[in-house]
Amino acid sequence: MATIRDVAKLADVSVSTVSLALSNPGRVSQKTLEKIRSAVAAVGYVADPLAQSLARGRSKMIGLVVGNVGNPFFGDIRRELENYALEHEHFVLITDSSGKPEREQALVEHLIGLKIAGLALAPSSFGADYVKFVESIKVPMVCFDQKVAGIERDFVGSDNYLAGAMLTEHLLQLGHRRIAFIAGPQHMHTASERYRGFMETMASAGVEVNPNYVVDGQFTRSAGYEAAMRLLIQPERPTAILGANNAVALAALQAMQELGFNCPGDISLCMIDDVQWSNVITPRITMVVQDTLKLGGIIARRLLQRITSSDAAAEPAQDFVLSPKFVPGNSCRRV
Amino acid sequence: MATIRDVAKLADVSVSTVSLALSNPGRVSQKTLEKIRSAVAAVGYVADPLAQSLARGRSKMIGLVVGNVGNPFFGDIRRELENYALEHEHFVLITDSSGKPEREQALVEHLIGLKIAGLALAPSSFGADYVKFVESIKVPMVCFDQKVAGIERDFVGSDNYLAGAMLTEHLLQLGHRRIAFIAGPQHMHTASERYRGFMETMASAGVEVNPNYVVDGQFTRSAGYEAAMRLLIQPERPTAILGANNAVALAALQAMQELGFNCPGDISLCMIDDVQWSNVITPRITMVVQDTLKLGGIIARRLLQRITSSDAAAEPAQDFVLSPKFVPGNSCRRV
DNA sequence: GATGAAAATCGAACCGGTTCGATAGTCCGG
DNA sequence: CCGGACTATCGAACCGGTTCGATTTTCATC
Repeated sequence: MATIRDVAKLADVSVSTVSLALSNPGRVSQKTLEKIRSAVAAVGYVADPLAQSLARGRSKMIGLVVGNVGNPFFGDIRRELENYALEHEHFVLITDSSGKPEREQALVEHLIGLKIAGLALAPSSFGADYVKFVESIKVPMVCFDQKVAGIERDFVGSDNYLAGAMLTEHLLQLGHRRIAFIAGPQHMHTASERYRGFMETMASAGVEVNPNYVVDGQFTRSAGYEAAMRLLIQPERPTAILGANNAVALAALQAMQELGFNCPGDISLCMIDDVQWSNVITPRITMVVQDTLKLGGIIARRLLQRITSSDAAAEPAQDFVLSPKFVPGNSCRRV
Repeated sequence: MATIRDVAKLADVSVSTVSLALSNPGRVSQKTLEKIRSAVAAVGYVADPLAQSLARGRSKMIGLVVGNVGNPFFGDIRRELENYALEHEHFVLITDSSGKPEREQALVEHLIGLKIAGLALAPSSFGADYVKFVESIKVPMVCFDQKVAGIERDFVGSDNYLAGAMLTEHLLQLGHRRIAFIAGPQHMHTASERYRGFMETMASAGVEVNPNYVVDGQFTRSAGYEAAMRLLIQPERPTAILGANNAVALAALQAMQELGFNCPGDISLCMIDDVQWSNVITPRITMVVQDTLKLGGIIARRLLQRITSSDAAAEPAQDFVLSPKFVPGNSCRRV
């Protein structure tokens, strides 16, 4: 591998001039610039990014830390960030915390050790210690998906209250009153907001919520399955189930199918967030989806702003909250 | 951030002794080791991985390059690799080529610039130029999923011929003769092997394959959809469809649903490779799945062998081919 | 107590760049 | 023709470690 000194020797200039010419072509004379350019081409010089990062104290890499790269929700976000970063000569490193806060922390520290230029983080935890940890991150960053109280950082996400409210209203309009809700972990902002959207919409409609109809599905498939089962074995069954995310709703569908219930004949079902292949699932689930493409675009632009412009870097933290979209299916019937 | 010189000063030894003590504690005296250890603790020293990589010429990072991190097939592989790497103090960087060879190449070069210790690559292309590119990679590496002819590197994957043959045999045993095959891009090893498995099994059963029944689905949802439509509008329709991967098979299911065909009543369907949530898709598709967990384990172990042991690094390239597993559903009926 | 080998430690060079203050050269107005 | 202001280039220090040959220390042996 050719080094900058090889270039300098061949172009008969000093190493510092080569470095200067390459990073700021306007500040050297036309003649030397050409000499250097042809020398670069001759020896096939490519700067060592590691050495550059060490000397500069920062690299051209952007860290993306998510809880589950397999989740299609992150797919668009990742893609948008990658494309946008590429346009700005940056390079995205994806890491997966498997939703474990301690691993997330280790990953973030590793990335910072790599002197990343910026960080896009989907927080996996909450609480004072966690906030302290995130706030200790000095690198330009954008949080997304999960809004964590107390973190003074840019945040990009969806209006989860609205998401819960929209589906609740939809079920109410169809005449449902016995509506069950499979909730997520309440310490998560998305989960508690969706829950609040459900409860408040029910309340404003003057419909009382049967406490047995609110079960905890932890946003996971297995807990959602158990929660759904608890709903289905009640003597006075709900006529509709609202799943706070895709995993618990589909787990509920599975439970219904296994017990022999027909959806929407016996019980209606709707959910927040899409899954891959949702349109070959029978019935097509009525859902509210996030505009992941747009979310990804905002995350990407905001992060690169903060990275490339010192003005933007100094701006106070800002929240970007998008409205989710209603996608009708045929999993909810009028009663 | 404390540097190694701070430690050296505090412990009253030279920088080189500190470095030696930290990387090889056995080669310094007990007394100095303790002095250094307490100095490290006192200043909170953590070695800068970037500086280490630069000096050593290699880092503790492992690159994982795939075509689509969202594909659940990669999920288990990634997880296995991450866990195993973590046990050996390595750290996985995931990158996504979106299936584009030129981006894959750029990513690989970037990773090599980062002086990664090893590379797990799911090849996205083929042909002489591509082989030359991959062979030019000097870093310890393991290829997986797609076997590329001409590449002399460890390969981990499944027996795709068997996968195609198993499902074909299954359909034949159920009495089907008019069996259609939605193929993948024939230049891909997985696709051509699955196709071969289909054709040869049909041939050995003495069943002629109607050329109109073999269509190209490109392994993608959109092409698979079109291909399925072409099958379904034929006057003499097939009684069963075998999808060469999950995307084309589910696209076929969608097409069938849209046209009003019942599966398996009118047409049976089976596929190679699972998808998330396949058990809430109606009907449950009969399929052959890869043992992704095991694949991931082999990839991880093999790669770390080559990284950590110079003996293993010198071994010739080896193929690890696993048998896929039959998973019955209820999408195929006896005729 | 001298001798020699092994063990412990050190100094300097190096990895491959960046950056900044200093120096040399150029151009212009007075 | 001289002083001043730029412009172009350079040298050296630095980023934060590793590594290897050289030097010093230790210790057993004679």
